[in-house]
Amino acid sequence: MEMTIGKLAAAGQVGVETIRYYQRRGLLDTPRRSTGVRRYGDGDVRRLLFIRQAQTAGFTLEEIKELLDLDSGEDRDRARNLARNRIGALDARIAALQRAREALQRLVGECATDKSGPCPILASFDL
Amino acid sequence: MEMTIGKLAAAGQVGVETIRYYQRRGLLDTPRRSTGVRRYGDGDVRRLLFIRQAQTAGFTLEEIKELLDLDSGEDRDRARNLARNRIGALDARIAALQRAREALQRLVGECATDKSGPCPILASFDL
DNA sequence: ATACGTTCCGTACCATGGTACGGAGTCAAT
DNA sequence: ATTGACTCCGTACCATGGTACGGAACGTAT
Repeated sequence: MEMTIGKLAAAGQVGVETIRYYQRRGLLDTPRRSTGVRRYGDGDVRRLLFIRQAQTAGFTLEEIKELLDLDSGEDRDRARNLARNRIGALDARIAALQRAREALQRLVGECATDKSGPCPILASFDL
Repeated sequence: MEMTIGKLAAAGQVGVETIRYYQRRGLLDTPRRSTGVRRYGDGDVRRLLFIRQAQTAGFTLEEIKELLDLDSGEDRDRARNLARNRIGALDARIAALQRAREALQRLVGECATDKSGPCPILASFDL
């Protein structure tokens, strides 16, 4: 399916400016144009969705660029290593978020409506 | 334990400039001084450590400021609501990270050394 | 009392990840 | 063929969370 930048942006739930920004950063390519307006296809949508996914995995745009370059390359070791490092970082991050969640849960408990005075916010984070 | 800004920074594993930045942002207070150099105490260390903890929970400095203000206030409802909202956001974030982790795990599997050609990086993120 | 390390303070700069602006060109529908 | 929406492109600006700089004052060990 051929589309203009606006459709691509809509398909990826981002703004047009974001697409252009990714192009400047080298994450998406800027199709050559015969006519005056560039056309995008499904491959671009897939790349764009990948970028958003990878962002939620905590990759920086720079790292995502590397992954994209790797995707079309042959360096399996490099790809696996990047992935494994990310998994490690992700595990650490998930654990940290879970600890924080527990602290907040504790806070909610200790800050019940029936008690009075201030809530022990700082205290509930003392781990 | 009385300390100068340098010790406080060391205790919180941050740079001196970061402390000053937090003071400018209203997250830490700037003690009045009788002499020429300000002195900090255990309370400041606790606040500082809380800030770092809360940051890993995904609170912005602005939200952390609010939590700190709430800590010494009486608005239990507000405190509980902030905490509960954060728990919700945290759950969503944790789930997203877990999905990303699975994608990466899949990638590592599909990008084993014994195969050849490029790794299906984009494909492994297709959810 | 002098030297060395800190602190103080304002202001400037940085990276990341965008978002906004504005004038000119293009395209599709009426 | 004109209108209205969208695209193009460069450049500027934004928020967040800091980091750096530099000269003056301070404070502590010798």
